[in-house]
Amino acid sequence: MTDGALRIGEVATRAGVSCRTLRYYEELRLLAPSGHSAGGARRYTEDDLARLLRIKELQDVMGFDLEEIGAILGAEDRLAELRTEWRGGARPERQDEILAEAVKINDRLRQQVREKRAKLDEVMAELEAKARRYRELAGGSSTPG
Amino acid sequence: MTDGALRIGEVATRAGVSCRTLRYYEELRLLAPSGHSAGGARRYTEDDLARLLRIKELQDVMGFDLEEIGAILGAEDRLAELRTEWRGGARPERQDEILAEAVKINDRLRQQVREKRAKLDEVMAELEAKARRYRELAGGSSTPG
DNA sequence: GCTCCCGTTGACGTGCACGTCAAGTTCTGA
DNA sequence: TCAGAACTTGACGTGCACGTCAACGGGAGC
Repeated sequence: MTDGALRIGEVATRAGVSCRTLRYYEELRLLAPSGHSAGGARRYTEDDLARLLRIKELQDVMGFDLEEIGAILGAEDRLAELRTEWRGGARPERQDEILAEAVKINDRLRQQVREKRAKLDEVMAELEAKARRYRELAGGSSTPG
Repeated sequence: MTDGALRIGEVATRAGVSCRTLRYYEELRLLAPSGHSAGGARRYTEDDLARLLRIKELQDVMGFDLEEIGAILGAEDRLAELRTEWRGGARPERQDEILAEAVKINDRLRQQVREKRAKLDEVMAELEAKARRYRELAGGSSTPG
């Protein structure tokens, strides 16, 4: 376990967000610090930072709102939690259920990424068509089409 | 020229937005109706609808805000306007300037699309890695990695 | 001409994702 | 030990992209 004991300011800076954002995410139960100092200051780990970067990724790249992101991370958290108690060998039918939920969300996400990629390719095609027309214009200025 | 004389309600429905959105875009000088009825009601063309769909594309797929979108469309508009007066053969050095601006914006946009694509591929790779681990879990439940 | 839906402007409201300020506490280097 | 930076909670403010309501005007079918 990477246990750097990072302070909120450092995490914020390294992720390119504000401290307010970190406190807001905690309020929304999206990202809680792994610990606290004696006086009550938040202490984050590298794993916490990675989770924050993951949130930003889902937000910026996929355009999800924080509620959707919470649902995604929540399913993964439940699965991770389950794996901890896996060794305890408790409730096998509930295990299937939680794994199935994670798989379902994963499938849906990959589908959404594929769709987004397709749309992105469309936009790219439009841009390249425009670029060709611009090159035409720059070349001969007398053939309007 | 496709000149369907569409009313605001039909344009909104076909684009999957509200009438309020159309009026808001007009307020922001993003999309003006091509004409009006005698009484002052907005009348759109198929080209206007296409522009609206383009705005939505840039918004949803690229995540641009309306100001950025305005800048992008603005440059293209200036170029289109220029092409109209091209035949008039006025101000050749200003022509180069405007074309250069459009090319520059086009280049930057394509670069942003490429970057977005790369990030999207990263997200996809993460999701596929998770999917593999899920399949492992579903297969043998005794080998924690 | 009457109806009724669709449209108009203007103004205020809303949800999200934070920003910002206040007043106090804690942590860290000299 | 003490200055000053960084942190805490709490509350209110903000910008964007619209939603919504009120009061009124236009226009297409009967």
